[in-house]
Amino acid sequence: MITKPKGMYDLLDIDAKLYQYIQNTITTYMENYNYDFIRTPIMESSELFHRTVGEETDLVTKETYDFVDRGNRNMTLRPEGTAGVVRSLIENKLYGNHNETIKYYYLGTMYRYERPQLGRNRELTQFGVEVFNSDDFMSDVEVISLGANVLKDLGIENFTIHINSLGDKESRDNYTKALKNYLKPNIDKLCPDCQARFNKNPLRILDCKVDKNSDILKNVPKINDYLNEESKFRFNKITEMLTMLDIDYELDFNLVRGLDYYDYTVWEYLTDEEGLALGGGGRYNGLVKSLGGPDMPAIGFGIGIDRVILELKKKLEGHELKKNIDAYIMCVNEEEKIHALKIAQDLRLNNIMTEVNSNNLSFKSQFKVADNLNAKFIIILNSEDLAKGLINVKDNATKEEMKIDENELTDWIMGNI
RNA sequence: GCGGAGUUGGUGAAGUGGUUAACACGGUAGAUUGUGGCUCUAUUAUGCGUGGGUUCGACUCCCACACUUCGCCCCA
Repeated sequence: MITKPKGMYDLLDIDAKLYQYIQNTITTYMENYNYDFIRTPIMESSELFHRTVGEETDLVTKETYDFVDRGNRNMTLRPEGTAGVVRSLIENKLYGNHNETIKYYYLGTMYRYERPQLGRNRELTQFGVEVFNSDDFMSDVEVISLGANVLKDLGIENFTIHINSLGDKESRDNYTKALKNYLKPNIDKLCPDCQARFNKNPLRILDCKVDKNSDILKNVPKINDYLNEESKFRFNKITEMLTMLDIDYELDFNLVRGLDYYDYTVWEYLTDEEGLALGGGGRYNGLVKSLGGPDMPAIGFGIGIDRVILELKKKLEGHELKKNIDAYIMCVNEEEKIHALKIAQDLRLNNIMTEVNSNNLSFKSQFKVADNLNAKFIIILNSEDLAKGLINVKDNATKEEMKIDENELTDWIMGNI
């Protein structure tokens, strides 16, 4: 038997239903917020991710699906959504010649070569938005609240927004310097991972689970104290506006996020019980320019749909998702089958959810199938009635049976569902 | 990439080195209900993740691999 590759999965049953529900909700939301849908390729030149996500981040150094194609090109399956959208923005000159804020959203699969766990697969689906050409706190607030509102609207209540500001490059550099100076004398008291981070990505030491409660990390300098006036003003304005919009959040000065391109505002949507991240985002004002585009500010987030599905499934535990069709057509002999096909097509073309016995089931089994599908009406064809141009319809709730003229059946059902 | 746990039918699962892999749900066929939903009867894995090995004999012991799951790293 051929089995699925590690970390891949089939989207089935309830998961598939929830996925479609999420997709529909998102589509509606994005229209209301006036975002355009964009789909970028699942694979890009490897170089794109090296230049955006960061040369040193693990996501790029050891967690991508890389391969050389038949033309000897280095390709990478996208590990995240932002890089492709930014590349497309530049390549297609989507910034054009207007001053408006440019707003896109995407929904698609990403690929990361890592060890699978619950809520973490090698193929994952992300929904994300990217907003370009606005450096105002207005867009920060819009994007942060948009993500929270979508999650809430989908039915997820138990999450908290963790938010922080990394400030501009200058503030961030100053802070990194101060942090390293503070940690240097005590570095050997931290865990081995942190010692490695010290040179590679010192900000991530703040995130460490092992040393979280050590005195060293408790008294670590706070990035907030190193923000310059402009960065500080922006951050305060954003939190103020979130409060005004009734969006709850938690200041988290240890939140730094992994990708290199973030500056200023960064945030995550964390579930309350396990602290599993549903999504996260940040501002990345330098990225467009560094990829050869105009000097254009940008901000965005990504939300892991698979994790959203996981959360929604917890709520559904115990509940069965039942089918609810409008009509089930029972038939046994050839003549009845012919009528069944005709009636089924007619009903379906009139938006009536219809199923028809297509499996030579016994009379009894057909009733069972109709029950399992929760059919509102059961259309029981029999040759005798058909000869008189009549259709036998049973209301499955009242068990009442009636004979309807063949030509009026569709109208009758439409009037009674 | 590192470490731990697991893998029995459509589903939940029990089980032992030795003919027929328990039980329950579900499925199918039939009986009885005026055309089903209750009840009853029969039937439903030549198969115990895959491939090797040990053995007279393995689902049960050993090895490898695959997949799942938990933790680390990292991240959504």
